[in-house]
Amino acid sequence: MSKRGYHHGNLKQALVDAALGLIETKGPTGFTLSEAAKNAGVTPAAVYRHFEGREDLIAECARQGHEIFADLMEHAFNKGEPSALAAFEATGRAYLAFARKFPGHYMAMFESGTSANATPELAAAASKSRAVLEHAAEKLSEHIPPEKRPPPSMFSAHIWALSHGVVELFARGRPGANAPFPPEELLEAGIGIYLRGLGLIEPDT
Amino acid sequence: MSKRGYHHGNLKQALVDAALGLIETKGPTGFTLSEAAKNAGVTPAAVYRHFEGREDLIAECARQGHEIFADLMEHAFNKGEPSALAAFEATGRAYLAFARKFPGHYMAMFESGTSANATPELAAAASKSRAVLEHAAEKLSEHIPPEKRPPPSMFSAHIWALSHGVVELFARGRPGANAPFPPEELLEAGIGIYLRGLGLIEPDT
DNA sequence: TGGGACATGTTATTTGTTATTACATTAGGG
DNA sequence: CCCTAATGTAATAACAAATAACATGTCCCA
Repeated sequence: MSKRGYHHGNLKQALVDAALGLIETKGPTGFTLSEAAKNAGVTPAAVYRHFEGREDLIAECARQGHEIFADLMEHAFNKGEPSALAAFEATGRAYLAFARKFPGHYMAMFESGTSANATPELAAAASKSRAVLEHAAEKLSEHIPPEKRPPPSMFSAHIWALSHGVVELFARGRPGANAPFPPEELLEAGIGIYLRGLGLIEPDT
Repeated sequence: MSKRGYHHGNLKQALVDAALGLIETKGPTGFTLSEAAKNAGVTPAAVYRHFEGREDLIAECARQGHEIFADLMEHAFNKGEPSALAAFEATGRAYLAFARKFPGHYMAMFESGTSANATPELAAAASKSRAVLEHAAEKLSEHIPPEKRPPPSMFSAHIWALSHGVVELFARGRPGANAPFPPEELLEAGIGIYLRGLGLIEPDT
């Protein structure tokens, strides 16, 4: 298996890894199939033995990202222990940690311009990772008085949107000036204020 | 000026408009300089008389977007009348309205993959539009008890992040499933909860 | 053991895009 | 009225995506 001859051994994953590296440094736009192939040590045409084409390769990167993402958040949520609130906040921190630790995956997932329905596998992985956050929100929702409780899916959508916005706008060199605050601090404060608005945190903390 | 002969008359803006149309339908990734030139009725090489290249054309689209964006938000803010709170919420709605009404501009501004520092003109326009939102947040901040008042720049960063996240994740066909709520409703509710967390809205509304 | 069948990688080719260079045309002011 | 600068075209090179035809390694099974 180690003769390193004509056959690569595990080219598919090697191509995904090469693609992730390129996406991380040059963005999903700058990424080219040919360069990924070269970095993996094969000719561009070999890629088509494992992927439909460029889009399909990016979709596989995104899919793997969603798998890791869901696992990380599930672990952070820790079945709702020690408390629904603590578990929820840990989940929020895990979101940002994922974006920091796996930038290539994150970009492939949310900045690639490819729709989440590119492949059925990707769609499945995406909805799985979404379910984790929604579950955390649902658990925490039970602590809100029913008459002022938003639907859990809206709750989780708010947190997701805020987290994603922080990543996109302030955890990179994107807009006008750079981050006035560390993204972690920004997100944690934002979630804190939001949860206070729902009556889940006492007003004097 | 209407001879429609060899000279186009106002090719630069025609190219920008063509580019915006393409970005809107095919995304900033799918946009090609050649197609924009064809849609404007000239050969690809003519583009280089007005722009450095593809990136520069996108940057000009983004710059014009920031100008419109800043004007819209400034107008919505309406100098803080009739109240700081109402003006702020109007500004938030204007954000989403802009994203809806000028999708090509919005994508060029925030999804093009090109840094906001691509050109000095773009950087200037971007910081101008940021200043509008920050000003609105600053005005509203004065109504928060000083001891629990976050820095206005953090305040505005939260709103911006939430708005941007809603646009990216729920105002398009991006993630797993599509929007469970109308984006406008989602954003308005989110901002409402957030402002309640800051004590700017009474808890019983 | 050895011969296919299949998986995997390469070479060559087609098409489309970006970018550059040299050339052509028009408009407008001394 | 013609000279010059601005503006558009033609031709071309370099690179990427995708596809087809070809080559080679792997492995099953009689």
